[in-house]
Amino acid sequence: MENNDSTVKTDFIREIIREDINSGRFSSGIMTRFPPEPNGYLHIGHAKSICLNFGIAAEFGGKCNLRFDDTNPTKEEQEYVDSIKEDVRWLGFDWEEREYYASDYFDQLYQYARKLIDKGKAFVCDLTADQIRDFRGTLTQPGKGSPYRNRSVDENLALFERMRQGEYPDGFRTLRAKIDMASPNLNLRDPVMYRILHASHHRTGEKWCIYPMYDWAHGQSDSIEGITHSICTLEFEDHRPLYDWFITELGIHHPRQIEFARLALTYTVMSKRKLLELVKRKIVSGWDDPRMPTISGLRRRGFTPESIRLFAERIGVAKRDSMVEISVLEDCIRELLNKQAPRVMAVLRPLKVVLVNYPDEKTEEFETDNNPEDLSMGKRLVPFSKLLYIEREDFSENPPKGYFRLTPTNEVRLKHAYFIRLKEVVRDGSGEIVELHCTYDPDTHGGEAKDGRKVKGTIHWVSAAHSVDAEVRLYDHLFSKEDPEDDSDGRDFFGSVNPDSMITLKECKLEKSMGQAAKGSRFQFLRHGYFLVDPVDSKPERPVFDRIVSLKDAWKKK
RNA sequence: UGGGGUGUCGUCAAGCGGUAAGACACAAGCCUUUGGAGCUUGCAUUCCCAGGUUCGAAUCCUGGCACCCCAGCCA
Repeated sequence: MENNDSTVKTDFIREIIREDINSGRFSSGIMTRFPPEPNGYLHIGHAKSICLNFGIAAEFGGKCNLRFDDTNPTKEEQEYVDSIKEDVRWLGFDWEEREYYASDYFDQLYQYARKLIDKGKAFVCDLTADQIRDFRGTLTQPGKGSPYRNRSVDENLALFERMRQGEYPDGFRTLRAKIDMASPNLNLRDPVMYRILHASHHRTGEKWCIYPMYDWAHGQSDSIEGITHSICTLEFEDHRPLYDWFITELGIHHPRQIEFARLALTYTVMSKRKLLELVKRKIVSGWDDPRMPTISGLRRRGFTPESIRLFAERIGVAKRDSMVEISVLEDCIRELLNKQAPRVMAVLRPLKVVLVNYPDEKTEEFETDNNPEDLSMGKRLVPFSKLLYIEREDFSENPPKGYFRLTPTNEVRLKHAYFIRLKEVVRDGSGEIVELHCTYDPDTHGGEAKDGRKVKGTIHWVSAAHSVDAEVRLYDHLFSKEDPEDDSDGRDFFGSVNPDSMITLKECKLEKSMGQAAKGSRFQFLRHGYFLVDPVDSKPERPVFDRIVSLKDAWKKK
């Protein structure tokens, strides 16, 4: 990824790296890595990490690897590695040929483990999982050493080999590091390095029945890859002493680990477990549901890679726990699309308008800029006729104060076209308004009055004869609470799913050209927001649009 | 009550002993053929609290307080 940002970023991680470069701490160039576990789809929190790791590598002339931490075959799947690769690439980053897997290092890790056994720093333990927990002690009390802690090197080597050969059932024995059962840091109380798991691995198949724990695999994987800066989240801060211990005992390359706070966003959840739950319970249509905070969901919603990168830049990186307001993300995509998206008129909740004094068969066309923010995007002609649709919300019989759209007394401008005035409200038997009869003023052609009179409101419209029917999906926050994980009000996060997070409008009237709009392209529907031509469901005869984000609305706020 | 972290505007976040950046949000006004966009202005006399050092402290020291993480053969 090219770094075309002229301002130098000064977050604490980059500061540390600058110091390391200046002090010559690492002789070769900067190496980072993005190390996901392929057990779910990537979300916007991962995007923060991806932008950080790949961004730093690019800024400092280094490289960033993509490495899958695939040490638990019971949870990992090829589907996830495929989605992760797609998402990282879509975000605009390139790991070139450096696609690695912790499982690439299983043989090396096995040899490293033998080395620790040789040094008397690791042992095979026969305790059950429950017993290990009991022996571990508590936060305030030291643990007790395993009775198997002092087996001989030869016995350990033999037993470890037999574990590998598959002689024992799942969980029968473990390999543990021999460190300090009295350490105040629980991670140092003889942590498990290997467990027996007779499970097929998505890459190594049946080759192994013992699998390294993350804590045993991660640091060594970074070391093997020559990573200089292992950037990870806060919860690994007190694992660092353990990683340091392994590396030191092994005498291998020592990366510098730096921890930062993971991302939390209002009105959504970020844990993979909860996201999976939403998918399983069919509360959303899948990992890529447009309301999901996953990269694939945001993509499906219509966010651009650029908008996600801009977001990552704006929120910064630090160590304090934080919750970023979703409005920051929304503003990023708005800011970008304001400059990029062609404008078009779309009536979402149509109300028929007949211009009683307009000639029956007449049609005329008005010229308009495709994007007033970027005139190079050209102009187009919008057809106009006697029978139109306007937004139901743009007419009010008993308007609240400050309302300056169409009312029995307010004259309004049909954007680009004419001023109109209400003549008659037509209702059906039940009293429901079915259409409006209005008059237009021929002396306001183009939307400008010859006598210079002004009008407060300008509304959008679509000529009935020149429209295309469309389906429009209005998306909103998935949850109705800022922090859905906060259940102090008695509602758990399933209970706070926003029932209006997706509203489907099936009788929308759009400018006819929208029937030909390319799937995946983005438009601004005037006065509504930014919309994506649905990449899956849209068809020329029946276009489908997804709302990416609404426009700011100073009136609705009142 | 063990260990590891963190506390600066409503929300993020700069600040690194010389007198509180920026962004989002919010508010007011201007402008407007999108109540959009744009523009202008306002928005922490104060940095968790209390002491101390210093000519000078958000920054250094001491002591509190609050919040987050850790007792998976998950990552």
